[in-house]
Amino acid sequence: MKRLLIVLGPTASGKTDYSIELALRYGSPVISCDSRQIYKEMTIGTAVPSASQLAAVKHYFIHTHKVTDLYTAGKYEIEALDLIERLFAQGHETLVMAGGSGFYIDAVCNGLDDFPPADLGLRESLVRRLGEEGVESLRLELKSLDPESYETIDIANGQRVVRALEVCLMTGRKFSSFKTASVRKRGFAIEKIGLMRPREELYERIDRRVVQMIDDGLVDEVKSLLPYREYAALQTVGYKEIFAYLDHCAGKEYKPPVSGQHRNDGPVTTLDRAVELIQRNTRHYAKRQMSYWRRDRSIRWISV
RNA sequence: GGUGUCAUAGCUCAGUUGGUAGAGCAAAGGACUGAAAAUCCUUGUGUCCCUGGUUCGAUUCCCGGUGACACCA
Repeated sequence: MKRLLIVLGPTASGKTDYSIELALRYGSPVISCDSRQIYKEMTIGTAVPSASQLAAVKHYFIHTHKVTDLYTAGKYEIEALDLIERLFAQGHETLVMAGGSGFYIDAVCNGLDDFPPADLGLRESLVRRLGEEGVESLRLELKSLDPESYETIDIANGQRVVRALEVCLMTGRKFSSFKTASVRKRGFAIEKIGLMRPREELYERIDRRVVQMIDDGLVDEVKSLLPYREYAALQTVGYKEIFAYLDHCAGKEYKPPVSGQHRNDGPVTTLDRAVELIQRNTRHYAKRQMSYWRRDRSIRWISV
């Protein structure tokens, strides 16, 4: 049976090097599974593989989409499965996938239920209402349209409430009615390999990598993306913090975040402060990744 | 050398008119079905610097010590 090897692990754990080694061994390309490296305009801050690494092994889903496109796990499921089928058809026995986006990996392995994709206009108006009226108002509306979802989803999470409400309003059906939580059968075997390191070591690697990104010119990269800062692609660790720093340099007044309990870090007055925040937020991200995968019993963990 | 101020959670600091204490940040744990590097939830016992005194009881008041800072010589 054909086999898909998935290399996963928290950010900065060493997935890139490991996956290239595996790919060379099996004569496979690397299918990237990373929700940010997919964007053309983002390179330094997302730690894409180096030019020589990209030259050594063919990579898919790196720098393939524009930041102005809304890319999603649903699209990835379709596009990645399509690619995987084609590559198997070409004769590959083993394919290597690598990345840190757990939700995307699950979409490929188990499949998403048949929820409709987002309607951008509707979402925009719901997000505006979320800002103006607060979650309570949207929550109550969801409660009347779909009490089951109201009971099961995280009702404190504005994004979740917006999505559930969006689906109800778009389709006239309950959000909960789409959810079957069924696992799609794939026509190939899946093996997940998780890369782990002692936490302290991982955090040191993160800290060093952030400093390296600054040396490599992260600030200029972010500057060139200023016009796109409102797009989902740019809601990303390493970019948000530099935007805040650039705002301060441009003399713009600091606006504290409005949504819910969101952390208020205050203005970013120096580059050093931006670096600190990126390091911290990357640690938080790594922690969330680990907690996401901890319950997945199908992962074989290896120390690197 | 003298005088004064300060010493409380990993950090910055509140506070207890004497009944052993709590915020922010850090940190840790968790959730997750088309924004997922996003978004959201939960978690605070620490020789209250050390010795001695007063007191039923001291982190709190008093004596002394140590350290930091400020001012005066």
